[in-house]
Amino acid sequence: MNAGGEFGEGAAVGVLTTGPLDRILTYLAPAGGCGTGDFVEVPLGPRRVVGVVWGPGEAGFDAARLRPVARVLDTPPMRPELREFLARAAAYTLTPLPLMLRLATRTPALGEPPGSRRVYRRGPAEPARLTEARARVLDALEAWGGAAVTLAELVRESGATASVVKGLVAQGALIEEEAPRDLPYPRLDPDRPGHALSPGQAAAAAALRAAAGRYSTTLLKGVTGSGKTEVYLEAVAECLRRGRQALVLMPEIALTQGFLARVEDRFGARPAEWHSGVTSTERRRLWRMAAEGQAQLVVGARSALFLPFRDLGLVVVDEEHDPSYKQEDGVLYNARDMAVLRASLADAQVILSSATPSLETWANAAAGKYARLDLADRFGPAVLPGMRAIDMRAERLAPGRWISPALVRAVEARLAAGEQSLLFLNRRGYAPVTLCRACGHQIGCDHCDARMVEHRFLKRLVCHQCGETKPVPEACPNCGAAGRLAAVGPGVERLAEEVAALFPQARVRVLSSDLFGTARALRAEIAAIAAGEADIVIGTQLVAKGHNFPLLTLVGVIDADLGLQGSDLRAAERTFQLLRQVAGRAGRAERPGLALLQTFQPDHPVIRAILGGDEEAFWRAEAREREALGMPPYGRLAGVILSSPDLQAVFDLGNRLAREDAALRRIGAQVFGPAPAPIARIRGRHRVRLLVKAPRAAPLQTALAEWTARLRLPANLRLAIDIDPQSFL
DNA sequence: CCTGATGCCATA
DNA sequence: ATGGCATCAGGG
Repeated sequence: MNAGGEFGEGAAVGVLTTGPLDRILTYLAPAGGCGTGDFVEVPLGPRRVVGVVWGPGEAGFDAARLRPVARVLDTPPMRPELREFLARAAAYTLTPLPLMLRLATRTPALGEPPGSRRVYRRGPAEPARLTEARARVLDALEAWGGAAVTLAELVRESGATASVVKGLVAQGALIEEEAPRDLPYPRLDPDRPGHALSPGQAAAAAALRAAAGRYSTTLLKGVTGSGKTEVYLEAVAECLRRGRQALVLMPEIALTQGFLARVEDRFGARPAEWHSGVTSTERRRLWRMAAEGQAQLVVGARSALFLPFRDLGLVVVDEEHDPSYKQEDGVLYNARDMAVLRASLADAQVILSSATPSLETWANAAAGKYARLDLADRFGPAVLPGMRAIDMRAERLAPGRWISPALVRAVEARLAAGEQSLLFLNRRGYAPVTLCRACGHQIGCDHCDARMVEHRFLKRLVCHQCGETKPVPEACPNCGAAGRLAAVGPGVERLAEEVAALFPQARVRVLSSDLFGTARALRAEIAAIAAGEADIVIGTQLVAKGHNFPLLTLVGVIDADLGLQGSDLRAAERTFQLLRQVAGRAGRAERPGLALLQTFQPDHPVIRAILGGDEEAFWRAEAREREALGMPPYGRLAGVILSSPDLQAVFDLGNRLAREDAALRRIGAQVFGPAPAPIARIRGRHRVRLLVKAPRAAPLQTALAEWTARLRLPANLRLAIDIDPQSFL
């Protein structure tokens, strides 16, 4: 497949490996030669590693020590655009290039010749009796446009059982045969009629179509239910018409299911799906098809950014503000920013979609760097809910009670009307703190520094940072006093207890990520709620994601102040986004909704901005604040995380780094810390973080590299650099 | 990230 | 002398 290339047998070639060495290594081209971009296998010490030919070899290297490339893999070469992307992303995030290459080669059996598997296609005979199930199978087959299909796909697409398929084979209506793996995906048809678009949607879709075909970034902003998905699907359609490939990034796998169905509805077939949950066979297939240009549309998690697209024409980042786009361990990168980088190198269009954009994106749009489209009118009859604060300073609450009388009355009214209420509290478990009333000790995790959260449902204490659990002790582990441990503060489980006491006749459902083992169980629960099988829903963060509950008309936010306090740079922004989205849950269908926010600070600018409905005022105020502090996006931040089992050693090194800051002062940057990192201990390793704040135009990466390079790390002390850190607590 | 080489010590 | 283990450099 890749016979030849610019390097003949025996020529010195430079290979970037996925091994640990942060250098381009020189090898001899194998028999038959090789070319830049070829995937190869090379010997490294006693092992063999995968690599990519990056260019000519290093001329001065001792020729006697050169070893030949073991083999050229049977896969399309890596395109210059992806090589450039990896190099630029590595330089930006200060990640060793081999680690970056690993993200782009996380595919099983990359170099193996494709195996074969059993597939089905249409046979000459007609089925004896065309039952409904049989018809569905033949229809599903039709959708592939004559291509052969596996049994699993046929069953999934048709909804019929395997025995129906076998029956059709027996009759000669289907032919069963062995075929190579890595079959193409069913073709998507961009010219199928789409949904009727509202005038606002149609105008936005037209603007996106007009920008297609070259690099540009557009913020697509619209409240929940305004139909952003329909609009960007029109941009996908335009991309497909031009024969290019599209990528839609989603922050969570759970959200892709609904999206897959909408794509099928719009384009007549499902897109390719890429995330940690897909099988290795499917990953291999998708990787190949992306490289060959056969995967027209890929829906995936952030790692899909590293797929070897043949001609990427569009990247959509759905819910662009979502914090899960930031990879927080291993290679530290922000998928939203990397999407913009890759698209600019591929000359592709970018759409950042959100109801509540990040301040970075908002500011880029305000500065004219990004285009901005606002979807103002909601699709359908629903309107945004009314919003009011409940001033908790004026409410009378018994100890251990969290639902104010005003909120109780509102829920009662919904119960009487047969409508649903949602009580939102972003705290999982029963109680966030277990406190000894004898000595004041708070039970913490033995491995991390986090306090352990009581989960009465599991009858255990759980660490939300590392997942460690232990039984709730009888006596205080600190002073030994028995029976004096008290659960302090509310979690959703405790709230459920209070709801059961207040509204004994109501049907209550709790929606919390740890109560559902599988995504399927969670989907089933969401469907049950949407179908009206609950009167009161109690939920965490989960409910802020885009689900539609038509009977829901009241949202009560138990603690709107959560996240407002503390020193987190993005606390205000996060709270704003979350409350906006939760409030968007109410009244999506024909009934108008009401959102009530319980707060002790009704005059806080964030609460006022949410209640006032003037979003732009919120962003302008937040932007002014950040600008005055020189904080992102008006200045730059980087974290340096040091970790070691030895707490003293890690602080000592941190202090030394902080003192020897000449390289940073030269660019006008400041160092803060060392301080315990947001997660102060992971798997027995203590972590401290230094924060570096630099002016916007300063060469931050160069200075950081210089600052940390000459440091030689003691054994088992590790250093990681986090450009644009996201978490501060 | 692995591995093999090196060196220091404890032991026979 | 010899084996065990910890530290370190090299890998093309």
